[in-house]
Amino acid sequence: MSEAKGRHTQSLAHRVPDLAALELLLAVARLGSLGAAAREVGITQPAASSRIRSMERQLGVALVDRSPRGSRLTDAGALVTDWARRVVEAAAAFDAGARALQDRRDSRLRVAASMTIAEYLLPGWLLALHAGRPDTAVSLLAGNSAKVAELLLAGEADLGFVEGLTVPTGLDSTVIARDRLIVVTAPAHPWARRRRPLTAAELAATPLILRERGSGTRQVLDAALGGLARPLIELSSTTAVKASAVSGAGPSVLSELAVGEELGMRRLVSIPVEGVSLRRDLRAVWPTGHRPTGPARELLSLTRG
Amino acid sequence: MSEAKGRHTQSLAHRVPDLAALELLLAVARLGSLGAAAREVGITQPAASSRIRSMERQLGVALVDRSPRGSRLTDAGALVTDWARRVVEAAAAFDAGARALQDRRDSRLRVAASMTIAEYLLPGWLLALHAGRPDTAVSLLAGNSAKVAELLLAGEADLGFVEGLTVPTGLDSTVIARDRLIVVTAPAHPWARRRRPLTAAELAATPLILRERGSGTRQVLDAALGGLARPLIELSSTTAVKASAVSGAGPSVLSELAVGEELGMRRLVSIPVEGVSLRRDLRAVWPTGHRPTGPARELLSLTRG
DNA sequence: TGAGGGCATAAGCTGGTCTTATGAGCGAGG
DNA sequence: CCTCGCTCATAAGACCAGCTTATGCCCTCA
Repeated sequence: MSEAKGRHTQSLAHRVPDLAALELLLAVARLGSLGAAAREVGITQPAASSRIRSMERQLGVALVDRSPRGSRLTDAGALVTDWARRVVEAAAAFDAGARALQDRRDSRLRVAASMTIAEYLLPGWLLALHAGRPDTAVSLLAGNSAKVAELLLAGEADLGFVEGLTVPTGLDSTVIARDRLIVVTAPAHPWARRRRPLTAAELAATPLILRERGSGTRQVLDAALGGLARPLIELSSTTAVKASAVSGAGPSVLSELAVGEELGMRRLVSIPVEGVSLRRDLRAVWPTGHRPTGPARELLSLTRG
Repeated sequence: MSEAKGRHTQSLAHRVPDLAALELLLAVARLGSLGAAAREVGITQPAASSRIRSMERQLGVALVDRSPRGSRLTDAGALVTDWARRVVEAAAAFDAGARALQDRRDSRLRVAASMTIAEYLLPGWLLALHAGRPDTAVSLLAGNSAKVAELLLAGEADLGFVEGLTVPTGLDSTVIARDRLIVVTAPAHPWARRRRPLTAAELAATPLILRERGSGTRQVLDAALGGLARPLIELSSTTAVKASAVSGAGPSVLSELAVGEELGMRRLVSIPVEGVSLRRDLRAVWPTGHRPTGPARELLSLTRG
């Protein structure tokens, strides 16, 4: 089924300028001059000139108006630049996350986080931290709640993040955000056309695409439904569950963190439910008594609205 | 001030694998084999092997466990893959938008949209449309409400999208979403520490970073405040306004569409306001009587929740 | 035990992108 | 009025990353 994507369509990488080109474009937009932008990104002016030109050729659109006293974006260029900014921001988040995965050695701040938080929230926090304290090296260990607790109690992590119903013993915590599980289906599913909210009973009676028992998400759902959730398929990663739901295999229940983009792009739609509370707390945790200090405190303060 | 970013830090492009590598990684994750992934992205197995290996070297983390019967992601690899997926999705949105900018000629569907909608929503819709109808060529023209109306009435566009208080005469419309303007400041601003919502009077009395008069956003704000909004600075693009607000120049009022990511990364914080309605409708529009048909109807149906 | 899938290594080619060197347009100031 | 300083464009050559083809080894399954 995912075969069906036309093979004549060349891969994205061939149609989208590379990151260096996009960064250059952002620099041109900000500085108003090819030469200045070139300087900022550390290349020569002719290289910048040629890169922008080839980007324009690739996209088939004029991006900048050149003049003897500078360059300004065209209307299309402004639009392209805004789209480019998103790509660069996603890349920056990737970079922040990747750096945290590797440093592990001399890091000043060692963070342990649940998968969901590591996946969706932590890169943003790391970027913010980096903006404020550029020299704070952070290392990241991801695992379930038990693993996070273990690392903290063994002194191998300074600050943890978990999402679940209970706080592991031996840890103090503070709620940093609330997450909500939502029922989602592919847009073609009959539920997407319902007028009325789903009832708890209907939800409990319907086989769902779910994470395995023991995952934070499943725990919350089981508790909310009184242990009754019926699996249609059980998968071991949020990503696999999403992919399955998007492909129309059936309804699923997922964290709103996980499906934000899919909802925006209408690959999934959210189905209102009544009579069930699918909220859960996201918490920062640390060993009882050892309040976070230094970089840990810094990071913690970034996570609170 | 943006000078301060250490120059020793090489550009993102040097630290983040390129799109082709990220797509390859996603394919490996999905297919469970380097060779199969190589085939899917149209390169040979040794090339894939080498690319993944150099990505691991670059990131300093093992991403896949190779075995004689396939390759599976490591824990770190799974995390990296999820972050990579976001970059690729942003690139796909970029691509969808860029294609619409260029096609202009033989397009089956010609869309005219306000800047805000073209910037934040349309790429997602185009991706969804492309998923359902891969062969629909779309062209995009961006402009303000008046321009959109003009294009529609001249028969140069089939479907329009505007955000504003009024529907241009001669057009029928349907509300596809509601947008909300929110007051934002840099996290360091005193307002970010307030306990109580801002009052309308306080907002009206404070000089704000704003778009120029005549922009959709400014219109709504002026109307909500009774024409009283005081500009601290007036800028001509949403992006410039955001950048200025992020840098701490002062409070601003922006569409929640525009600041979603900044809020998530805590570069900006949202300040609650009471006593003002800053909602506005986003509408699809078309010439009176000419209900959208064909691809236009298709696209329209994607935009409604 | 041989076939087939998996991955790694080596050698050579190719193409894109950088650099340096240069030229030409426009504006501000002596 | 001319020259300096900024802008961008072009040309020629060097360089390097990544590809392909050609192998080889390992493991599993029939």
